[in-house]
Amino acid sequence: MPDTRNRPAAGRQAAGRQAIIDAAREEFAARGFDAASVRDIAARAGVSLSALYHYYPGKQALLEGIIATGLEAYFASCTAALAAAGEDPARRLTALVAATVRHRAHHRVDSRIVLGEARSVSPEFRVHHRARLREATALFADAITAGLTRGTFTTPHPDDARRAVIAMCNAVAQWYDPTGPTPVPTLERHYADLALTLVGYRPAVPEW
Amino acid sequence: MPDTRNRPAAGRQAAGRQAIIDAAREEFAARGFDAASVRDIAARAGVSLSALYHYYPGKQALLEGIIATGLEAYFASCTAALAAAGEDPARRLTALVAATVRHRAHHRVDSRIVLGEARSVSPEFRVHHRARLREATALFADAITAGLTRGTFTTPHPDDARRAVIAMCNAVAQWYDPTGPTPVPTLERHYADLALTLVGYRPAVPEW
DNA sequence: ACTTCGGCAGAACGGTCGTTCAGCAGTGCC
DNA sequence: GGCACTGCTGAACGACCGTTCTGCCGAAGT
Repeated sequence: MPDTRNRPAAGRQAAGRQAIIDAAREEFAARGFDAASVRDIAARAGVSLSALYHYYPGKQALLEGIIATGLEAYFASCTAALAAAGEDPARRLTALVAATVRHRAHHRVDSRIVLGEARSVSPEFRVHHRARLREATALFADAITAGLTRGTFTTPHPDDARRAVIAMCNAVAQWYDPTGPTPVPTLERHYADLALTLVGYRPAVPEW
Repeated sequence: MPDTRNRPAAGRQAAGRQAIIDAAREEFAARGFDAASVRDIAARAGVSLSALYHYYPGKQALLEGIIATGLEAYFASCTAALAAAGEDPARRLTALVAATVRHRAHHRVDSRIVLGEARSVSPEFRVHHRARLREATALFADAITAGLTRGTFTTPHPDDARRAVIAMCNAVAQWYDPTGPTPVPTLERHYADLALTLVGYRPAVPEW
């Protein structure tokens, strides 16, 4: 273990803080919020129990910080993908699906916490969390509605199609194995194809 | 509270046992296995803590009993639906999707436990549980493979399509509201349509 | 009437949990 | 050199957990 006593204080703190957050992520994702213990988190981070409480106010604050950070990172991915997608609804839906699949595959641990441990947050945080999730579904809903309006999406069940698209993308966090045969970009294309199929995509024919 | 002292002993026991199982279901689904307490389960069932331990060996046995029962009920639905579906792959996939959606919508509490609390079971039980889940995915995989062989399913990504179908069906347990506007049979038809769309269903044309 | 016995209550046990607290090294300032 | 101060440690606290144990209460057998 390197001697960190003479490093700048901010650096020491930042390293400790990050190690604790990473350890909490692993423990929450592996055992679930309630089964994870603060002592195990501190041990995994290589700091003492008191040090953890020196940096963070408590267990629930760790969870809420992880969820908030993960959710904002996901939103940033989505809005960036949408900004690069232009106005065509098919391209926008493709961008959303690709961004979601990529995020779920690359941040599996965070995704499992954000999607699976939300019931353990405080009531005030839950309001915020639920509102942000509604915004995320609205991104998909808007793209699908635009496609229906333009006539390039033909599904008779847009609400069910939207839920199906979101469910299949989120499920990637449950099963994807980064050591497996399928690289993430391939997965993004497959899921974009499946999503367009689900909404009944028929490319516009110029004139008839 | 009615006086149950003179009922047949078997009836008393059965009522108590069932009340405990139902209470455990609600508590596990609402708070998660680790956050649920045996005292709360007993209180919700209207029995004493000692009575619970008189009927069941412990908390984990309650969970495993609930999971095993729920999983077998789901399998029974699937095999019954398949038996009535005949040999056509599209009908078989439709039957599987309808049975799954129906089960997830009607047994939301059990489904949430089976799908979400499996990490809390004993290692020996987990082996059995995982094997049964693999059998369930195999039912879907077989139907899809048969459709591809016959040429009526045209998806280029059958594995991803299978995972998408299962994910969207299972998600029903998360969001379905029995007091909402959509009755379950309607949902079954919608999801069957979506599933056939996902696998690229093209009805066979007799000759060309 | 007396014994026997199964079915449960109530209390208790050992353990772990999240959280707090008093105090001690090491650092920088006067 | 003395001193305040920051950053952290080890120990402790109170609460609650899953589980067990002792014993009573009512019914059945004789």
